[in-house]
Amino acid sequence: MLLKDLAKVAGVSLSTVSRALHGDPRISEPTRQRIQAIADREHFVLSKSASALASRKSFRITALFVDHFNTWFTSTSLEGLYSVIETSDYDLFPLALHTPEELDRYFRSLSKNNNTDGIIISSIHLSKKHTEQLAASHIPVVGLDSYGTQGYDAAIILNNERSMTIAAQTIKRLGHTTIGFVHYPQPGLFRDYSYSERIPQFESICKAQGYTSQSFEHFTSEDGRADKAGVESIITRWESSQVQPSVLFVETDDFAITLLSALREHGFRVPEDVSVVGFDDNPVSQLIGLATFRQNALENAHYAAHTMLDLLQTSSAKHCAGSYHAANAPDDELFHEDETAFIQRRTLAKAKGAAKAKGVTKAKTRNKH
Amino acid sequence: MLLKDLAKVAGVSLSTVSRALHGDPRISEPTRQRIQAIADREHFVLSKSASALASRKSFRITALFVDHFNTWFTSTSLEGLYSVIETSDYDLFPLALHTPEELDRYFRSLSKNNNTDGIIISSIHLSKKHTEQLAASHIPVVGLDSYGTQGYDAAIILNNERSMTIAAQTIKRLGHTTIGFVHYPQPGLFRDYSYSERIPQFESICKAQGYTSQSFEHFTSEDGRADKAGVESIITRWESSQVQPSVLFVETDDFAITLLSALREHGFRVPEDVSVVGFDDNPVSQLIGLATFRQNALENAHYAAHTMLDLLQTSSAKHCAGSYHAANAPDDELFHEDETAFIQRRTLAKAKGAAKAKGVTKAKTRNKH
DNA sequence: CTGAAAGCGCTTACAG
DNA sequence: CTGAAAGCGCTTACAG
Repeated sequence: MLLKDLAKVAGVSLSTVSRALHGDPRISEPTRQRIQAIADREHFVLSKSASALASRKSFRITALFVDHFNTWFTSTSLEGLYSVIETSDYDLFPLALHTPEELDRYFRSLSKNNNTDGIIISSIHLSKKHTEQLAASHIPVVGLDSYGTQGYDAAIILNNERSMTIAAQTIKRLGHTTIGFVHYPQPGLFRDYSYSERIPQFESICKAQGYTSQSFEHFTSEDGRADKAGVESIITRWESSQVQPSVLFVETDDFAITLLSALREHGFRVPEDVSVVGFDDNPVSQLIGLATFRQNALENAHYAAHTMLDLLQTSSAKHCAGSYHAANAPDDELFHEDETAFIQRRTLAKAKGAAKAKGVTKAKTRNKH
Repeated sequence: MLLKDLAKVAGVSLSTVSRALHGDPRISEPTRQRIQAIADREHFVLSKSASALASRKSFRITALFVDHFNTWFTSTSLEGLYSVIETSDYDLFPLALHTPEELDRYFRSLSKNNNTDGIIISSIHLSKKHTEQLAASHIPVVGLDSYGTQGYDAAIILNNERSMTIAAQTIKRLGHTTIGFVHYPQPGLFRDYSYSERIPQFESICKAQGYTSQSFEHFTSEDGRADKAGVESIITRWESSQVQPSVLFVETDDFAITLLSALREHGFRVPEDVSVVGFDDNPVSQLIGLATFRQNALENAHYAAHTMLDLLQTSSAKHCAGSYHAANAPDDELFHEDETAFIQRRTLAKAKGAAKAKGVTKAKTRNKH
């Protein structure tokens, strides 16, 4: 059943059916209802390809990730984006890019590419070049967990600085004098993702609070693996470390949970032997008592999707975007800051001897079983 | 940049460029390479809408779920499907339907609907009507975690009967005389999803092993919620239960994990006061020591996606499907059975007094803190 | 308020 | 091996 068949049944022209189905106000209400009733009865569905081609839109919103879909953040974001976008005329099209080269190629092809009406980009750092390519494409771009506002028409940005300030203060108050930073090995060979901003920020805030370089140690998994083998290599390094930090600050809960579990398997008591702090407050963290920072991933995704739909409405006519571009309105209301909340749980405790000596003691005890 | 512009630059016709880009063997290799080089240099991308409309395909594969994307099974399946489909010419479109009415409407519109080339359906039970509608649509349909083979051109089916046999045997061997079945409240008001098959199977196998109806109790969350409030209502019922089963068999790990955590918060010791067994072996289960059954969700999704791409290749020409339809080849190699593995972990232990009295004792002790 | 017609950017018989 | 032309199923100025 095609539009023309519907037109025949309804005894009107093809144009009228198309207009009625789209709620064009030029079609009288009785006519509209009559046509809609026939369409419903026949279970008629417009061809997306044909509609898209004729209207010079794609009716697709791309959700760009540089991660796997079965991680907490990505699956939660996808769920949030989908639940909003499914209510619109657009389809959500998830896209995963695995290497910086793939990302470059994607951005380079954008301006010639009529295959997406909007892009929601998650968690990556856009280069100067990417920013230019996005601007040239005139495609609305919304950032989710973005690293800065540059290149976005709208963005949800975590207030990492505030979080890191709270983290540094809390850790100091608990008497920790040595701190380990555990980097989450982002899959896909990306280096400048949004998480990576947190650790340098945290370090500089700690320094402002009187910690010295000797108090810090960075831990990255040997082979860039985010799984059990990855945390094993980190534990090995931590054990043989000079500093042997009494608290480990991990970039994401996913990785902190794996690390926590492995530490316990190795016979370390958490937090007696070492404290662990994560970031995200994913549901598992709550179950296992991981101290962490809560980000509102689901609501942030809702916000991103709604903002995208708004931009698409604004720029509707002929994708004559540019007018609402980030460069023109840098501190627009479209840039939303998510203030994460610190969640103190049992994996974070006072440093040993903190009560009496205030510092110096290192957590070196250890119970192998 | 459009196909015609490329043709101008290359000094050939539009047809030749189109053929070259698709690797049509009629185009000479040197010509093909020359055209491809120009296309690469210009970062040319075909319009999917136009290609789709002209070729009467949609280049979309729909992944149909009746769940949220941020659950273990769905996000893992999506990851598995995507990683295979991204290597093809097709795009993966996730689709979530929330009510049986939405599902009906979707199936009804299928035959008139040229908006998808293939459908991968996850975890739901197809009615007779759905089966007919799918057959009439001539769209290849692959089942993932399917409830039966009916209506599918290919399917991955969990060997639930085998799993339930192992579960029943294990529970009996451990001396449990009372068993609770905890139903996972599937979101979206669906009643016949694949999980729901397991509990009746389990019950009938238990009966075959000598358990009576008085040994069983079914638990469903009061409000159909799968969250903490849901498990709270189940714990309340379990506490006031006549049977008060000494082992709770939960349909999915997601729900078992939430239940386990809540039981412990209430001061119940697991497994001393009550054993808990889940299903799925999701990564969290391993971390927290939940006894469960392992299903290979990621590999099953890979298999489903590959099978779909094969079907699409076979039926390529003009969607003249039907030749490979389930009805015609019921025990085809396209029906793949995943044998789940039982994973014994610490949440499942011997029933109290099982060693001496062999049964009868009920787990009624309880430590409130 | 409605219709006839051009056109969206490709693919693919058909002809050579 | 290559090209001219029809056509995929819609949308949307344009005309009335």
